[in-house]
This record gives sequence, C-alpha cells and structure tokens, in this order.
Amino acid sequence: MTQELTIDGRTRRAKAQRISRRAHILSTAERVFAAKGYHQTRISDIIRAAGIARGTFYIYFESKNGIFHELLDQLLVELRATVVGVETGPAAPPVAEQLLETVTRIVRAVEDHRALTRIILREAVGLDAEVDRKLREFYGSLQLFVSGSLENGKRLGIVRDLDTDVVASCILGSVKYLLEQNLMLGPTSDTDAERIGRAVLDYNLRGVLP
Amino acid sequence: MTQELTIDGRTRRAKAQRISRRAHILSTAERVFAAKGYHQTRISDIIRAAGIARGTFYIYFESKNGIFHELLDQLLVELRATVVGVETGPAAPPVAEQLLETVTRIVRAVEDHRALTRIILREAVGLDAEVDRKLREFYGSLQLFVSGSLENGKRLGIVRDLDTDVVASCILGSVKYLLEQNLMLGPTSDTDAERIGRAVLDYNLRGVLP
Amino acid sequence: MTQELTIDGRTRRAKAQRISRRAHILSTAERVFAAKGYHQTRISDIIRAAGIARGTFYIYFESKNGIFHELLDQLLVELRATVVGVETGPAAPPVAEQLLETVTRIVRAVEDHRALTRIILREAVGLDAEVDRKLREFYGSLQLFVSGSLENGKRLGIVRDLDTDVVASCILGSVKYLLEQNLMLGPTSDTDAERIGRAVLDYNLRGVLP
Amino acid sequence: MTQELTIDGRTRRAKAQRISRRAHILSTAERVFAAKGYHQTRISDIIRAAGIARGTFYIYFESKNGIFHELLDQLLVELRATVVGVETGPAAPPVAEQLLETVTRIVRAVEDHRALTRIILREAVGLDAEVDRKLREFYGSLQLFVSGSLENGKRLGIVRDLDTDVVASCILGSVKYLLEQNLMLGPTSDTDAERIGRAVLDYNLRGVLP
DNA sequence: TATGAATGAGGGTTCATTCAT
DNA sequence: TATGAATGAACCCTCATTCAT
Repeated sequence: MTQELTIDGRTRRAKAQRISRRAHILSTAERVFAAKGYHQTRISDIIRAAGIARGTFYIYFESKNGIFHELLDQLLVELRATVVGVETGPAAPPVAEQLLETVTRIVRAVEDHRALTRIILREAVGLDAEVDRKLREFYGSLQLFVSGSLENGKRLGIVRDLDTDVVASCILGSVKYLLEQNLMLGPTSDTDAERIGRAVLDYNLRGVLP
Repeated sequence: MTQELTIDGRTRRAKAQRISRRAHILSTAERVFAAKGYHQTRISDIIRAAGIARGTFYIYFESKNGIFHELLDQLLVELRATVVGVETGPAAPPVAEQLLETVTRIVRAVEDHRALTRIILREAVGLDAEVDRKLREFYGSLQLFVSGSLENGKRLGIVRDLDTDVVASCILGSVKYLLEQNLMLGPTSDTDAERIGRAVLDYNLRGVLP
Repeated sequence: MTQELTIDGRTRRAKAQRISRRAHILSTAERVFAAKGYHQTRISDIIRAAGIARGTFYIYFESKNGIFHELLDQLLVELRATVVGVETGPAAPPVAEQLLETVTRIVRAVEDHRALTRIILREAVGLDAEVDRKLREFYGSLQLFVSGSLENGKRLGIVRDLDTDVVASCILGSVKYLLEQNLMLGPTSDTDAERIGRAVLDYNLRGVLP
Repeated sequence: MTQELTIDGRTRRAKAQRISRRAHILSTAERVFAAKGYHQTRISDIIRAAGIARGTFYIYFESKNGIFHELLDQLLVELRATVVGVETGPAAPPVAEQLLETVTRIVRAVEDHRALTRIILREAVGLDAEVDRKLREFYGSLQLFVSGSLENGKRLGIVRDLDTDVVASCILGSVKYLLEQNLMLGPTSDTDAERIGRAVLDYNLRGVLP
C-alpha cells in the first residue's frame, strides 16, 4: 500500500463518516420535529437526541430552518416520484388503473415516511414564505397531473364531462385528508391501506349515488 | 334620578364599553393573526393595531395563546352551526339536497370569516395539544355527521353501498381542500362559489365515470 | 386639578424618568466601555453595572453597537463645538490667540469626558465602517478648520509660507497625541493643562530652533 | 553518505520547511488582519488564505492572539530599529539632520509594512493589557529618544529652551498622525513622502510664525 | 380600568481551540 | 507533522408577561 492509497483510504473513510453523521442528524431531527413540532423543537433537543455537540450541528446544517427545508425537500422529491411519470398516451393503461396505482404508491410512500409527512402536514404550512412556495408548487404539480389525466380520460370517453379543475382538487383533497387522518392514528396495516385505497377509488369513480 | 340609577347607568355603560373593547381587540387580533400568522404575530402587533396599551391586553385576555383559542372556538362554533342540525328523519329532504345546502352554507361561512379560517387552516394544526384536540373533535363531529347521513342514505336507498367512514373522510377532504385553495386566492365571487359548489356536489354524487 | 392635568403630571413624570433612566444607562455604559474596552464589554456588564434587567437595556437602546454610536456622536458633537465657530475674517483675533483658545477649550472638553474620549481614542478606530466614517469626517472637519486658519494667517502675513495641509495634520497630530498621553495617565490638573497648552502652542508657533 | 547525514539532511529540510511554513502563515495572517481587522478576522479566514488545515495553525502558533502579538513584536522591533541607534555624542551630526534622517527612515519602514502598521494603528490599541503595555513601552522609548535628542540639542545650543517632554510628544504626535493619514489612503509615492518629510521637519523646526 | 416600563428566561448561532486519526 | 471534524462556552437579542402607578 503506498501512502497515497492510505490517504485515500482515510479520506474515503472520513467522507463516508461525514455522510453518515449528516444522515444521522437528519433522521434524528426528523424524529424530534415529528414528536414536538417545528416551533417546540429546540436545537438543544436535536443535538441531545443525536448525541452531538452544539457546534457540530452547525457543521452539517446551516440553521434550524435549513435542516427543516432539507427534510421538506427530501419528502417532496420522494412523494413527487410516486406521482410523476404516469403515461397518458393512447397505449397507456386506463385512467382508473393508473389512479389506483398512484394512490397505492402514495399511501406506501407516506407510510414509509410517517414522521416526515406528519411534520410537513402539520408544521410546514405558513412556516415561512419559502416553505409555502414549495408546498404550493408541489400541490400545483399534483393538481396539474390529476386534471391532465381527467382531461385525457374525457377525450378517451372514460371520464364523463366535468369541471376537471374542481374535481382534481376534490380528488387531491380526499386523498390528502385520508392520509392526514391515518397518519394521526397508529401505523396503517397493509390490508387497511388496500381497503382504504379501493374505497377512495370507488368513491372517486362512481360517487355516492346508487 | 336616584344615585343608584346613575351608578347603574355608569355600570351599564362601563360594562358595554368593556364588552365592545374586548370585541375590538378580538377582531383586531384576528386580522393581525391572519396577516402575519400566529408565530410571526407579536403582542406588540396586536396592541399597536388595536390602539391599546400592553397591559390592557392582559386585562381582557389571559395570553396570546388565550386569545387565539378564543378566536378558534368562535370559528369552530360558527362553522359547526352551518353543519349541525341537519335532519335525517324520514320526513327530511333528500340527502343530496341537504349536502348541497350544507356545502353552500359552509362556503358562505368560510367566506364570512376568511381571515379566521385562514389562520385556523394554516396555523392551528400542531400549535399545541389543546388546539389539536379541538380540531380533532371538530373534524370528528363533521365526520360523524357526514357518515351518519350516508348511512341514512343507504337505508333509504338513495346512497349505494359503500365504506361510509372512508367516503365521509373523502367528502370532508374534498370540501376542505377546495376551501383551502380558494382562501389562499382572492375572495371568491358568488357565481364562482356556486359553480364550485355544484361541481363538488356533482363529483361527490356521481364520481368521474361516465 | 382636572383629570387631564393629573394625567399630564403622570405623563410628565414618566417621561422625565424615562429620560433620566436612559441617561443613567448611557453614563454607566460609558464607564464600563472605558474600563473594559468595547469588545471586552458584555451587555451583561452594562446591565449589571446599571442595575437593570436585560430587556430594559433594549428598551432604551437598539444594541450594543447602538449605544456606542450614541456615545460617539455625543462626544464628537461636544468636541466639534469646541472647535467650530472660530472667526477668520479680517476683524478676527490673531490666529495665535485663536489657536490658544481652541487648544484650551479642547483640553477642557476632553478633561470633562475622560472616559468617553478614552473609549473613542482606543476603541472606535476600525470598529465598523460607520464609526470610521464618523471619525474620518470629524478629523476631516478639524483639518479643514486648521488649514483654513493657516491659509488665512498666511494672507494676513502672520503665518509664514508653508504646506498648510501637512502642517494642519501636524498640529492636529501633536494635540491629539498629547491628549492621548494625558488621558492614559491620571486626571490632569489645571496648571498642568495650562503648561501643556502653552508649550504646545509655543512649539507650534516657533518650532524647536533657537 | 552515512545514515546520520541523511537524517541530518532530512531534519534540516524539515526544519527549513517548518520555518518557511511558519513565515508563510505569519505573512498571510498579516494580510488578512490588515484587510479585515483583528476582530473581524476569523481563524478560518487565515487558514483558508494560507491553504492550511485548522490544526496546522495551532502547531505553529498558540492562538489568534498569539500570532497577532508576534506580528506586533515584529513590527515594533523593525520600527524601533529605524529610530534607535542615533548618536547624540559631541561628534554626532546635527540634531536637525538626524531628525530628517529618522523621519525618512520611519516613513520608509512604515511604507514597507503598510498592512502591519495599519493593523497596529487601528486594532492594537485597547486589544488587551499586554498589547497596551508593548505599545506604551514602544512609544515611551521613542519619547525618551526624542526628548533626549532635544535635551542634547539644547545643551549644544541648536535647540532653543522648551519643554522637552511636551515637545517630544508633539513631534511624535505630528509624525504619527501624518503616517496614519497616509496609510488610510493609497500608497504614498516617493516624492510625496519626501515632500511630507520636508514639510514636517520644517514645521517642527521653525513653527508656523514668519 | 388603563398604562407602558420593566422583567428575565431562554433561543439560535458563532468560533477559538482541541484531539483522534 | 498535518488534518479537519468535534467541541461547548459565550453572547446578543427577543418578547410574552407582570406590576407599580
């Protein structure tokens, strides 16, 4: 082993450690934020829970607000990934199926990030202008996706004539509210998730009339 | 005029002034909270806007949190009044009609208290345990009302067989999200309100399928 | 006494108290700054010495930097007043006499504000851009005054031909340095002050050659 | 080559490197201190500018204060060298000439260490007790030298009867202030330096009277 | 009742210095 | 010797609440 390699090894190890440390703080903060809420969370809480010194926090993150934004971005990217990429071309699967898949994927993603989603849903709104912008953009892109799918469905004759904007909002709202409700309770079982998914789909497709 | 009467008059006038002053501070706080958000609002902001002294605020209200809870209670009572009291007896109007009325009433109530609702939706969640409890209770009672109506509808044969709990959540969610969206924009015109009301009703009743 | 007068009395008393409190903090800060230096002075030091609470300090002054600037401004105004206003017209007293008077006045002013001057001389330079600007402006105006007087003297034939800019700097420098030296020692007696004043004048007028 | 010699070579090379590295950090710190001022300078600024690691700094210097003291000492020694060593014996050149030479030498020395001198003049005063002591000692020794020269001049009949202490202070002050003024501006040209040197000398020798 | 000056418990952030590698 | 991540003591400032007048 030449010295270069040794140094390389050290550097690599150090870098890996830095990344894992960062991830550790990030996930700790996620937990603390979820438990106490953004405003009730003190930097002291995070560093105590993470077992690090005060200054160490500021090596890895710019500020309390900064780490929150990082968590927010992380979640929004992840959630967006569960929705974006649905085909609406002529050869694509029927809208109903796509929506079911989307719902299932979202439910799973939210389940995978209970704590994070809980924070976002409960704390992010109205926190600061930048957060608001990000959330608006996020919901806006979802809205576009859903209303686009509905328009497509109308063209294909598998969706009846309706106010796509309003209905897209309704669909988003119904899914969002269901997720909120379930997050506030304990973890949702897979069967529950499926039951809820089917019910919301059925409702969205056929309404409540007989 | 005896002295007693004079004192009575004084007392009455003083009492009236106390009440009106309290109302003045309350409505001022509502405006300020709505404009800046709960956390960004300082007691200084409220007293400056209300034109009162610092100490005066604490004569009428226990704390910043206290006045917020008062506004919250006020709104929840008002909103609840738009929903509660719907008849589900055999002689009652059809569920469809009742829902339309309810939606219309809610939209109007929210429009009447834009500022307050805006705060509740954006700031109240996760503020403290007590607020959370109140909101849970509020949404819970709405949920019960809606799912009860649905059950009733099922018995009457005017609602098809569906998971009433999940669907009730969906209905609440769709209405709530629409209200959120519209609150963040400018004031909704009456025609818009009606259009949206009809669209959400139509969607909830018949779904998206042709 | 009508109620208005009573209120007036209260208001007046309160205002007076506020002013005196402010002055108290200001003079305390002056003492502390002079004793420990700007950077070594903590807000804690000032409030402890002034016998006030932390928050009280911030009622009267914006910040540590703010109170320092106030002291600085106060001194510069006072010192400027000892220098500005000298007549240079044809009917004015001879330059020599004017300079002597100026020196005497400056020495007295500095003696009256030992602590303050000590801070300004020792701490102000290089503290921040604004302080630098103020000091540059202050010394600049002195320089202008002195060189103007010299020019005038030249025209009147009571000052020989010399580089007025450089010589004005020299005069300022010699006075400034003497003041610095004396401030660092104990208080200067009146006789010392006069002796020094005469010596510096004599030196400035006639130089060191026989 | 024996092993000892090799080791000797290594040791020597290592030592040389150590010395040059130390000098490198020192001169970098000088630059940074001059640019940002002592208090605004962070260790981070120095190590970044020097291209070394955090810990390395502390191998070569004890502390931020330590490296500053080293720069201070270095400058004071250098400046002292421009003043000390002037002969005052009977065979020595006339005082006037000696003073002119001294002024010229000081101006040059200051020009050679603009950055450092700038720091000393702007930041050192009041930094800590030790710095104050060193500066007092430095100026004290200059004062002694100048007043000694004046006394000597008086004995030789080339300096008139005057308060040597006060006048020594004046001379120092005038030179110091001029240097300060020029340091704050851009670099002084040689001709400017000479012009200023002659003017200050002329002024010091003959005063302002015709 | 009304006032507004006073309070003081924190909170987030900085940065000189240390130390394991 | 060189590194740079880790440390934690300090510091300035905020602001909800109190209380003497």
